[in-house]
Amino acid sequence: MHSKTDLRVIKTKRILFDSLLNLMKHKSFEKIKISDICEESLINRSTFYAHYEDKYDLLMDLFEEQKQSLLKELKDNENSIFSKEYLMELLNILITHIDENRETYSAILMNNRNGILIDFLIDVIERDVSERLKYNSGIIVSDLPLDIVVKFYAGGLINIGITWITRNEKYSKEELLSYIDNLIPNKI
Amino acid sequence: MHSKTDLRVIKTKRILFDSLLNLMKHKSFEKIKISDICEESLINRSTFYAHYEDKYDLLMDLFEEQKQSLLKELKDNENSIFSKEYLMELLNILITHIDENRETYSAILMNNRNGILIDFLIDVIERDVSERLKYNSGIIVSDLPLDIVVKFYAGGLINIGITWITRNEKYSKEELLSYIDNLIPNKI
DNA sequence: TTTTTATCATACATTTTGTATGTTATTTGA
DNA sequence: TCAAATAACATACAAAATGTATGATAAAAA
Repeated sequence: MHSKTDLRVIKTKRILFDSLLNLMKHKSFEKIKISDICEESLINRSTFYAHYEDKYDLLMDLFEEQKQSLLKELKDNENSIFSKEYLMELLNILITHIDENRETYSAILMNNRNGILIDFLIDVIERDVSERLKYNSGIIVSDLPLDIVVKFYAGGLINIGITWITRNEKYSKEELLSYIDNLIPNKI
Repeated sequence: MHSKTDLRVIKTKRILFDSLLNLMKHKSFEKIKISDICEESLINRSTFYAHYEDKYDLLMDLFEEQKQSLLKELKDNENSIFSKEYLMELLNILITHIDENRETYSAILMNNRNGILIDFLIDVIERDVSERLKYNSGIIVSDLPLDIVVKFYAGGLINIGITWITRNEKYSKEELLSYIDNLIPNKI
């Protein structure tokens, strides 16, 4: 098996990620073939198969790496109860993360449907909520089941975030945050 | 070219839709091959190619048909300004639609990521909003650009709707609606 | 430096796709 | 109702893409 710490492996995977993203700038993920990725990356096809089953496997690995980095950043949020403050800080971190990885995210969105990213982001946010708040479906927030509330705000914020990526800089980061500040009631 | 009204064409397409949905109950869309669909539907592969370029083309056509029917139902909403009443009625229609087409939607979600449906639903809702409200990006609702507000509520409601499909009947339709009633402020 | 092993080059069988052609069956519309 | 139109079928085949196997080479680990 391949060692996760072997420099050659790390290098190969990174090149595969970059090549996939490059290709996604020009055509949809559906239309990209494994052989395209290998050609772009100059990595032997048999090496590809040594690491991944198929291109979906590769994409999931790429996403998983992004998830880990985003989750780490989300840890900086010091709020420990589900509140407006928590949500606003979460959004701040999310938007900043997107901004700093704009190259990656806009490549993903360029020729693909939004859904490919939405799943990813929802998963990250819910992981953060559940780890942080020891979230379980029994908890009630302002007379509502927490899972409903979380889904509602997560969906809303992510949808705005995604739109923000595609329509480059229509609003500044600060504008966006202030808009959302108006959308979330002070007492959730 | 194939006539849209020819009974043979209608029948063939319907069978292809049903077969695809059946297959999606058992495996992910990615893993389904055109030849699988033809085998399942007993439709000749050359006939498939006479109608669709590839399986994505077929899926889009299936979605487009669902969209049309949902859009038609959304027309019953009599609210003409973007308000809580409009959103609640929209949600009511959406939830009812999902409920009446549960077979279809749960098949789609069974072995696939949510994203595949989210795109679809966001598109429908935004089409309704824009047609109904002659929505353009200049409009301001309670000091916010309408597009931001729409994205926020659409994302939130859809995320709840999707969850509701997968977790069968955890909450009743009425419960769900009342929860959301609490989440949306009376004056948007 | 030696050993380990990831990558590469190459080859090949198999699967899946995409297209083409003539025949048959069904639908349309006069 | 019947002739004309055409959708669906059976079949065949070329091309594309995948998936796997093997030994040689290069790079990293120890």
